[in-house]
Amino acid sequence: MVKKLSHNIQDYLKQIYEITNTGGKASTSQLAEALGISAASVTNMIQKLSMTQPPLVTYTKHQGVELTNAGQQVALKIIRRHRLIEHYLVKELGYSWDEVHEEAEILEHAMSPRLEKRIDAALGYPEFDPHGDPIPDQNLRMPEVTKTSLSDLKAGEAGRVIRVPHNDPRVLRYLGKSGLRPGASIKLLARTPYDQTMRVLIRDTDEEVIIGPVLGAQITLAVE
Amino acid sequence: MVKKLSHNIQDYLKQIYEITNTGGKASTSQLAEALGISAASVTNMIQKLSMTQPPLVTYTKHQGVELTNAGQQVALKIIRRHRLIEHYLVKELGYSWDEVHEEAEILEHAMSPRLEKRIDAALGYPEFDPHGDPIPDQNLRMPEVTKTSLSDLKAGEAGRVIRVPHNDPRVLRYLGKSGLRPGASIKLLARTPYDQTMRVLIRDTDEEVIIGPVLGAQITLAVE
DNA sequence: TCATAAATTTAGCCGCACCTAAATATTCAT
DNA sequence: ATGAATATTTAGGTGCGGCTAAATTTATGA
Ligand SMILES: [Mn+2]
Ligand SMILES: [Mn+2]
Ligand SMILES: [Mn+2]
Ligand SMILES: [Mn+2]
Repeated sequence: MVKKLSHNIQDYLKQIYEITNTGGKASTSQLAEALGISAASVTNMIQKLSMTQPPLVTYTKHQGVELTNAGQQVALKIIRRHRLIEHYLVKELGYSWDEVHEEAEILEHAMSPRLEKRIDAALGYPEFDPHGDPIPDQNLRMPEVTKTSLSDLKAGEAGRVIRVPHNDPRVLRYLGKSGLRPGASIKLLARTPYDQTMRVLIRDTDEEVIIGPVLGAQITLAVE
Repeated sequence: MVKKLSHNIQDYLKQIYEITNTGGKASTSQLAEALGISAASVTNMIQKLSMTQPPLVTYTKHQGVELTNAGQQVALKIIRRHRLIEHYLVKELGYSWDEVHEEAEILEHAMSPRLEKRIDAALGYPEFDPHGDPIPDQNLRMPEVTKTSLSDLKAGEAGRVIRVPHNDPRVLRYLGKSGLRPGASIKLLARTPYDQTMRVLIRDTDEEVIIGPVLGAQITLAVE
């Protein structure tokens, strides 16, 4: 259906997926920022992506881009590989959860369908990666995910952590130290009045951790 | 010492290593043939490689190329990764020995030093890959290898297989079917007078296999 | 509303790694 | 030893994916 796409194009499509997943379209500057390249380069590339056969994105000048179905299939395939790799590195090769994102960012482009299948099987067809992000299945269907975030909680309420943001290793080490990881039972102890900084208790470790509002919005959980 | 080198350059250096490993210099046309590209492209690239700082190859017009020390270090690092990957895929992910070369050809360029270390450790610091090729150690030193080939044997002589050629999956499936793999005890039953085709007995499986002279020269063994 | 600021696109450029065709150097066979 | 065959290099060109600077469009706010 779609011919072999470059490394770079795969990252563009994945990034467009991530941005449009929470909100309408992806803007030129959002993509430039996320990919670490100039806005002009992004414009150039999205014009190309909108003119492939079939088109991978829909694009109107100055209005940002969205993935077409074809583009979304590509993005989901790469995301699937990324998350399977992260899971495998943690489970089978003793990586810690803050090391795997960077590694997967490269390996995702070098993974054959055969390796994808073998790793998936070796892991027992997992539904979530080490950060709690859902892994699309063989047919690229995403498991359902919760939308409640830590920032939605009121003081005194409790929940079970579903996922944490995965990009910044320092954040992951900070969270990991106190035991705040997917599966952990937590309780929101207090929230400061002005800047909404939160004090969170992790039940299993009996540790407390301070979470700012930006980070808090990226931690999702099931309310208990 | 040497800045980050592209995939393509890594493959050039690896290929120059393979060619010069058995014989003097690598010619433009040998490289073009091995890499599946035009001779003109090869000339262009080796000129570039001879002008890096430090130079990766030594080159005189019309005389072919050799690796410098710097170039050899790069080649050995990629070969190490290639062979570790092959070993890992066979041992940990259930690959057969005819599937791994193609896979490793890609993954070798996507492997971080960290992943290299983890896989090396997980395998117990192996000295040979599934085809019997030596794996350079962390300091890029090659284990010693035998130079005797099946073609050197006289009819009636016996030996233990050390390595087989790894590039062609069909050859590997052919050899594997009869049990001719590294470690196997074999005996050269007969050699046809004109074209030197060999009939070889594999002791463990009690199977016979026919090996032509070109393939025979690429199978190395320890004489018993 | 309308001037300025911000975002986006266009224009023109670069290095990489490939290509074909033509020129030149080397090797081989008579 | 020399002309033909073969190998290699040069010349000129392509697509990819970046870049900066300039032009243009859209958004903002006084
Ligand atoms: Mn990537
Ligand atoms: Mn993740
Ligand atoms: Mn390769
Ligand atoms: Mn091998």
